[in-house]
Amino acid sequence: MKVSKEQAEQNRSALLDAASRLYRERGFDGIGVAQIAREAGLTHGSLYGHFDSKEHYAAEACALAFVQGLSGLRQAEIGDDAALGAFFRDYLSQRHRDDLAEGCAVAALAAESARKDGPVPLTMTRGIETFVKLLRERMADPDADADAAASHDRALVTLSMMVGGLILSRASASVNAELSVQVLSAVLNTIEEQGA
Amino acid sequence: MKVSKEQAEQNRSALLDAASRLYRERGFDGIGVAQIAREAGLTHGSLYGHFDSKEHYAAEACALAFVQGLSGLRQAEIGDDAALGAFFRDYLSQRHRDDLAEGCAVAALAAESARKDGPVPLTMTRGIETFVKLLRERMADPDADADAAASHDRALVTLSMMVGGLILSRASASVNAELSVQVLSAVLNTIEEQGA
DNA sequence: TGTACATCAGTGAACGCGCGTTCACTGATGTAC
DNA sequence: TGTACATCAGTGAACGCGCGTTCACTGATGTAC
Repeated sequence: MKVSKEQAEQNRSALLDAASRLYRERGFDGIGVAQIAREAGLTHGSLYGHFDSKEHYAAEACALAFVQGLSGLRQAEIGDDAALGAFFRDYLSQRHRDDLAEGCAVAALAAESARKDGPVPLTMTRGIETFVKLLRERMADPDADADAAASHDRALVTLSMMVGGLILSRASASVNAELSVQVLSAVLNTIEEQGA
Repeated sequence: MKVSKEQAEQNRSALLDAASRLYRERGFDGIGVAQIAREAGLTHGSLYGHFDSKEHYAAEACALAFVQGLSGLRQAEIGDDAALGAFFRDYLSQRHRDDLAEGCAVAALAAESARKDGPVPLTMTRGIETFVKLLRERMADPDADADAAASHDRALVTLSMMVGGLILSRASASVNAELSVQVLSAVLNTIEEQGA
């Protein structure tokens, strides 16, 4: 049955929110659209009124994950090293390691996205670009003479460490708990030392 | 029909070799056992004479990927910085970025493995442990007083950068080619500088 | 060495299942009068 | 403001397809004599 325009918009948001969480938690190939729609309180048929295809749906869900995942970093004022440090500490925490559904879309989905065609890799790349830009703006440059390329590279390396460290920590968590936490703290210490 | 024992062993190897390459290229959920068996020149039914399940098959394929992917590093003598440097340069090359099938199993499969139960996460973790051990042994310690924990952490951070950098590079390759190569070179430069 | 036959690696049809997508239908919304 | 009805968001059955796994069967291997 028809619903009000506001209700339809709410349903669309609920579909995106469920997809954003479930794709991060299970992977793009780890859950079907019917199950996601059910989680959002709707049926799978309604999806195709809002989105062209699973790929377009997944891309929008991915974009939403970036908006949510980067809001903390975006709200940290440039120069506010305490806020930046808190962001790094949370990113490299066991809480984040164990909370795929609410976690970083890059760590959860970039490897899978790299194998895809269509709208998902575009959204993923735009998210990575934004992540790099926000980091670069907020990471104090230890060498005032450093040129633009150097500060860009520093942000790229920092993001690489964060994403790689989180993935290694997650991959080893169920088998070697000690290694899993060592990766997180080793990366965090390295970032905090270079930032000081 | 029955085949000779040597032929059966060859077939088993062919099945593992095809799975090792195809799972890295497409992901564990990106290709089915029937297609892998066909690639190996056999039918899917024959798989279950060699392996208990898809998961056990995937885990053995993953182990093979580690043996192949780490042979270069293992053959680098401890203290041979030129060989270690060559390993890093190849790992962070566009060749490796574009060659998923023959590339690092961690970068290709660790994120997916982290979401699984069963034998795959165990094999993945053992592979990561071996990778860290080989790196740690071969990375010259710049501070002779550094304790064991510090050198372990250095290896963990280096591996995190490598894996994260490769994943970011692959994820952005089709959309932002410049960013894709910048990540690789930024990570490589950082590793080479810290090693010097 | 030659023959008879038990073994067993590999084949391919069949299974139940979940996938993404389509579409005729339903019925509340919201507009036209 | 009240009524008639066109619109259209959502439903759920149905589609073809590929998945992992099983199993009766095939026929070459390799052993027993």
